[in-house]
Amino acid sequence: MKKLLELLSEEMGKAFEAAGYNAALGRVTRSNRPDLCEYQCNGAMAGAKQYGKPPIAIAAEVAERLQGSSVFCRAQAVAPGFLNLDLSAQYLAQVASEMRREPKFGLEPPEKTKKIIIDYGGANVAKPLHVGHIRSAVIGESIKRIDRYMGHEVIGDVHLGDWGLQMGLVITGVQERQPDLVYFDEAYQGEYPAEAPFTISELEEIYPAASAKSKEDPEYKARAMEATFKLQNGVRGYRALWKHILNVSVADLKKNYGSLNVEFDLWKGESDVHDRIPGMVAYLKENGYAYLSDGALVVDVKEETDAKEIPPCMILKSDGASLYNTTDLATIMERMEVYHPDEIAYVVDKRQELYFEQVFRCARRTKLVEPDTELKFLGFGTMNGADGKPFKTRDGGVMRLENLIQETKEEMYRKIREGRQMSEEEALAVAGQVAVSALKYGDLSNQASKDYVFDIDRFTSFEGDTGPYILYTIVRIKSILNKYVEQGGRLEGLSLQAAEDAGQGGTSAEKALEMELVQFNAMLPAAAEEAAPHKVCAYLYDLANAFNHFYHETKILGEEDSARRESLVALLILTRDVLETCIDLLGFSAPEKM
RNA sequence: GUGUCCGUAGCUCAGCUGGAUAGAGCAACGGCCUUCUAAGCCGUGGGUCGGGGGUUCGAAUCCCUUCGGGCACACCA
Repeated sequence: MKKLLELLSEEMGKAFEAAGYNAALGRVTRSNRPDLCEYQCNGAMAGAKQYGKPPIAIAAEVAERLQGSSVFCRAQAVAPGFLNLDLSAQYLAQVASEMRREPKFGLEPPEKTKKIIIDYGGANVAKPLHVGHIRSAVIGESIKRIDRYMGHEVIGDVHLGDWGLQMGLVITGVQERQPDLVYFDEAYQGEYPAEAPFTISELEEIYPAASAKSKEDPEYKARAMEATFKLQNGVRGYRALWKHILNVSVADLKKNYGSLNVEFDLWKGESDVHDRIPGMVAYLKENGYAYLSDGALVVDVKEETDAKEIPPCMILKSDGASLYNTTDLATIMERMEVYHPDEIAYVVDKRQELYFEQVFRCARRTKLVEPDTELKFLGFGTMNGADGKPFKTRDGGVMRLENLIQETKEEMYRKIREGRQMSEEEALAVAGQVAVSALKYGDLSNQASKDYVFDIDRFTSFEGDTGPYILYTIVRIKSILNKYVEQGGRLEGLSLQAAEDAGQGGTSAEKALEMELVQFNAMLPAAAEEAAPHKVCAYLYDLANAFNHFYHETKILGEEDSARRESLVALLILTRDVLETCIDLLGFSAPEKM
């Protein structure tokens, strides 16, 4: 179904036309002076010069044509040439009713359904997720859900870092601790054990220790590089041990991402494209794209229009080793072959923008991507602490994501126990849901591309523009609906009546709520287009506010007129459904009680 | 140095396809629970939209300039 503002603009355009003016002047927007009117049109001022008439005269002529309109119950020309508009409550109820009937609340499908791969998460094998990983996971997950809801085919890929020197370090670390493991016996021909020789917590100790040691001890580093080399060249024992590292680590990653409702369709990694690299390098050389510069193999990516010189994209280091660019390009190649996506989007730290610009240009120039496949860089800003500097724990360390989530849950549990009567079991479950909403909403309500202050006390607060506030609003609605059903009410077959009048030309809370609701099908395409979950947050907050205001003014279950009571219940259901759809797009959910 | 992003209330942020008195939340202060969850609602105070210039009937929004800050700038990812 069409967006309300489009419908209103069409109606207004007709009036402009009937008065002898260009219909395009009839663009209607939400009023920025809600005390004066609900909607406004500024076309008379825009057209004043063109028609050589004072804007107020044009506005008056147009307003004249709108008298008796079934859409606007008031259209008034006001100095210097504004058209102040109020919507007919019947018309608004009609639009809202249509929204209730239509799938996805009247959201129109996109012109072209795209296949989109979203690369997000940024996890590395054998390294625990820390707070720095939260943004990519949370933002990427939300963009994935929004695009999917729009009707696109979306594939989320975690794209693991599972192949570099870090793996050699871990293997060397394991060998140091357990030198007699069968994996290191190169003469061994038999089957390797099915059980990993370490747990996830041991793995998490091994990596940082090995990494630190390699920085001080060149001999140790050489061993790690050799281990990396053996792994990448298919030495059996090393591959088998690597597989264990991968399995143990991925199981743990799934658990942690899962606690944030983050799910990937693909758990591909750098290792998956290893075998493609020689072929790709040969292709780049043979077609004259790549050349040697200071011993390294590079592809030029600069363009005439560049304001600043863009350095070439490096394919192989001067020692012949591959680097991140190499696997990223090979991954693009593989994705093109396997999925033929219309778009590949990378949700990564914005500091990598130049790097990705190089990779994208290189992929285009060397025809690794089809010309009509879009490569998108969705950079997010740094997460800072309350002091405005990059977020650290109190003792200056890096906080693990797991700990952050756990602490947030505990804080929520404490608050719930304080303020509500609930079984311990239920309180724990609710605390989990509320904690996730606090963390995710706190992150997503900021523009992704900007740096933001991660203030856990603010996010977990029960007051203000927070996830818990949104959940609370939903729980309130559910509570009323439950009571309605208990009292014998039915939730089906309800119809929406025109909202009650506020009198004095003001807008009733009920009407304001409907006005907010019907914006859904305009808000979502904008959020999808701009990859902007914060727009969903802003809408949620406005809608929750509109509801709470309405709730405060309106007795729902106490309403005597049964048709009107049913209409109010229908409005409640629609509000709940839209709110729950929106939080699902952000990647969290609401409990029944809180 | 070059490029790029940002500068809006005490703090954290919206608003930026130009429109009427620049909005929220937090913090401060004051109201509202015999009635559907007060984790709520209503209200008060608080702003040269970094500075300057320009375009326009009209600028936080567009252009130029200047100051301040973040970030990036081939053998890391």
